[in-house]
Amino acid sequence: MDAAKQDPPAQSRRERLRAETSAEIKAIALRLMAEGGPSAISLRAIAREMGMTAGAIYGYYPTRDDLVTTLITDVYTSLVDAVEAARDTRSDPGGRIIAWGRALRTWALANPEGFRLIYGDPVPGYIAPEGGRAPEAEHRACAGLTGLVADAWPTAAAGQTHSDADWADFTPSLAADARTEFPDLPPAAVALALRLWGRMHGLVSLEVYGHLRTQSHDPAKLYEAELRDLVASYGLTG
Amino acid sequence: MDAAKQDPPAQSRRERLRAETSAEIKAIALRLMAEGGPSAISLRAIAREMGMTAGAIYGYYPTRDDLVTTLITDVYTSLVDAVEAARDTRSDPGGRIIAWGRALRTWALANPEGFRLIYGDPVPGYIAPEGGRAPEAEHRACAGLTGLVADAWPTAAAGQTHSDADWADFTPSLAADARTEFPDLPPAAVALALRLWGRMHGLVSLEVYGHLRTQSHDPAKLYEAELRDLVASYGLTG
DNA sequence: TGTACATCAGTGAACGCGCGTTCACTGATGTAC
DNA sequence: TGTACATCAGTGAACGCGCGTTCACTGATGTAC
Repeated sequence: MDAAKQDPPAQSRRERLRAETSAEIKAIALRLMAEGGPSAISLRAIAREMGMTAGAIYGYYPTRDDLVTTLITDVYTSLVDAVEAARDTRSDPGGRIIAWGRALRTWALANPEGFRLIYGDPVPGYIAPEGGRAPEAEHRACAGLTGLVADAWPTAAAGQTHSDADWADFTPSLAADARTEFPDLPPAAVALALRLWGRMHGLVSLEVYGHLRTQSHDPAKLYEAELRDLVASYGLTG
Repeated sequence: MDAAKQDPPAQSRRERLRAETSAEIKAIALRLMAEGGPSAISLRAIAREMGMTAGAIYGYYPTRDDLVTTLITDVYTSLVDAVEAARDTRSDPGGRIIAWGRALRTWALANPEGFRLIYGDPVPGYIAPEGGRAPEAEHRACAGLTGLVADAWPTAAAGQTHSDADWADFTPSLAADARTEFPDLPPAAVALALRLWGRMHGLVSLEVYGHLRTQSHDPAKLYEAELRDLVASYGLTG
């Protein structure tokens, strides 16, 4: 999302220009998507916007789908960065959960098309590549939530509600990661983390897709009540 | 979604054929969408599938967007019918809420592309018409949920959680409808109905869009726990 | 500092594609006498 | 039952569009001597 990164201390003029152009392509793709939805991402439109020829894009991305893959990864990373930064402004477990959730909504409303790109229909015709890095970011988000629940777990009153949760319910990688990072955490806590994710995602996605607009004037109030309630009802105050 | 309806007792041969073709167009459009996503809905593809000329479709729908609008309305109606039918198999308020929620997920998994059509990105290039009837169906769904909460409200323990809800928070039409149909219901109950909607929608849409698949092997269990918890924690047992 | 060569970013024209939509038409189905 | 006319569902060809992608090329930027 940001300007080009510069890993090596010295970078030739050509390398710098290349990186800049590459970043500009992404930036314009994101802007086009913000204006016209994911289906507005087309190499020709990007090139037009940049005053370039469509063919020139192929010097930077081998194919349209590669560009989209890069965008998805970037956008997801930006989301995860945002919620984690918000989380870290607090130190009490309950407050960290609320800050995380609040940042999710704030980010989504600020980047509605980014949210659609990640959680909604993929760009028409787009096929996710095998080695895509989006699942990685998604995993990072879930792991973050699990961590939040783990911190709050000592005081959680939700144990019995999930007494039937089992490690086998989860993807091997999720289960393995959770058990490595939080050896004492029961599977019920991971299940709760996924459910928290669902609760936050539900209201946010209804709002982003405009389904709340026809019902409520104050989705923020609704969401805040949900967050408060979510922490309180499970006793996730740490 | 079903075969052609026949309102007048007598219908000429021509009228019958017309209705059948019109229904076939919709059916094929839905199938194409189920196979290739919303962006696969194209008049040319439908015509190809029917062994017709693309132009012939214009004898039935004035424009592609009109067809899509019809589809959205149909699909939404089918969803609302499904959840209401499920709800009515039970008589206890808590059971009715759970049946409603369960049917939402069942329908969504059986009609994932329908779910995407309603709740996800609109078909690329589609612009919803002014007089569209989709908001109507959505309103019917919300009103149904509010009714469920109203039935269970007497025993609800959630009053204080929503003590700050206000009639002004809602769309005038939603507020007016709720107050007419349930004169004694506080605004907090309507807010709770919307939040229940969000909770159900969250897990279902994560699952439909494949975001749960990378985390959990048993989304049904997760969802059932959520439903149970949702009724129990608010004391919505009627 | 100056020349000769290599690199490489971007051009512009072309390809084949599928799309929504229009329109003059054909030919079968229905209606009136 | 038979003929003359009206209706109207569907044809087929055409329109202009934007798309992803390829490719031989030009001309500026960088490098080696």
